[in-house]
Amino acid sequence: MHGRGPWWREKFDQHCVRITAAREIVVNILHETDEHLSASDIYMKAHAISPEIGLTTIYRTLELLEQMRIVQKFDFGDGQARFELLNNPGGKGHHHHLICVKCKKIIDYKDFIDEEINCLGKTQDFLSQKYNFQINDHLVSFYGLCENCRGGER
Amino acid sequence: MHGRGPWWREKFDQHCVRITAAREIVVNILHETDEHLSASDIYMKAHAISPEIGLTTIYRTLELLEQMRIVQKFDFGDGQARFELLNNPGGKGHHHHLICVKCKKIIDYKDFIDEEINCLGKTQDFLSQKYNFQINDHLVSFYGLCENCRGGER
DNA sequence: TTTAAAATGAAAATGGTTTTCATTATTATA
DNA sequence: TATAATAATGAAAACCATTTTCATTTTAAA
Repeated sequence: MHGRGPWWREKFDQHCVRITAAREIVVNILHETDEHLSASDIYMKAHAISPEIGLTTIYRTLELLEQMRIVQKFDFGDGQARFELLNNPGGKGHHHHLICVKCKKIIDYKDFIDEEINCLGKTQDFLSQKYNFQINDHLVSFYGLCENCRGGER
Repeated sequence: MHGRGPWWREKFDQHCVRITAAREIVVNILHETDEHLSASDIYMKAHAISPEIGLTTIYRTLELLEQMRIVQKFDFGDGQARFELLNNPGGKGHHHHLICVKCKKIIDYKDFIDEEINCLGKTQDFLSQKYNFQINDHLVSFYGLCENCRGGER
């Protein structure tokens, strides 16, 4: 967006949070993947880069990033939290989810998102006023059965 | 909706799942609340009605209800799953969420929902076709800071 | 009834996540 | 620079929501 340094640096500044090697590595890992990584997924990737990083730090970093709204934490129902970099709604990487309740497959979709964003934007304006909320982002997920799981339900 | 018995009975039939006292109690507890109950919340309420019901059964029942799409499981980030009866999108009880990322307060809103549902409906049609998905329901949540938590972020 | 399948409770195990605590690194200040 | 104050870290232990095990009971079917 701006010239100097990655976009998330200014969020660190705003929150008076130090930019450390470990934190940089975690953000980069999330930046480079399009998967929904769990804490231990991230730990393993980080460990490959810098073996002295502990799992505890991964958890702590993720919690921090979540609080700063740099990262969104998800529960897709498989027993461990998963994390995604949080892009601006309307921004390039922003997407919504299509989740199969049977096999837990997740499709990230961006189709049709313009109309959705437009409509959600109006909703957001309405809600922020009515409830005096500062809304930063949103989450939209559709649940159902994927191609493979249809016809043999339960 | 129909005359004979609660609406969820036919879902049990469809899935060949027995209607037991414990299961009936759990559904009723969820039906009578407008809160987001955790498994142990439900356990305590159930226990007050029928003390022999075990926590294990509560968990098992909730999982079953989730699979049958009678109940939606949520992770609001406080370390335990929370459960809501799943009403038809567009139906009376259907709502979306407004979540404060700081104090974790959750507002269930129904305002503006007609426009949203309308737009989401179009999206849903588009997605089911494109990805050959049978979409049953959806989840919409806005994240931000509530009235009280603004101005003192982090 | 009788039998097979499903549901249940109590206790134990699991495993993702958090805490604790001693150590190290970073920033601010003199 | 030194130096002090604060923040970040790793390893191990603790935590605690959720699952599994297993013996028993309940339910539906024949």
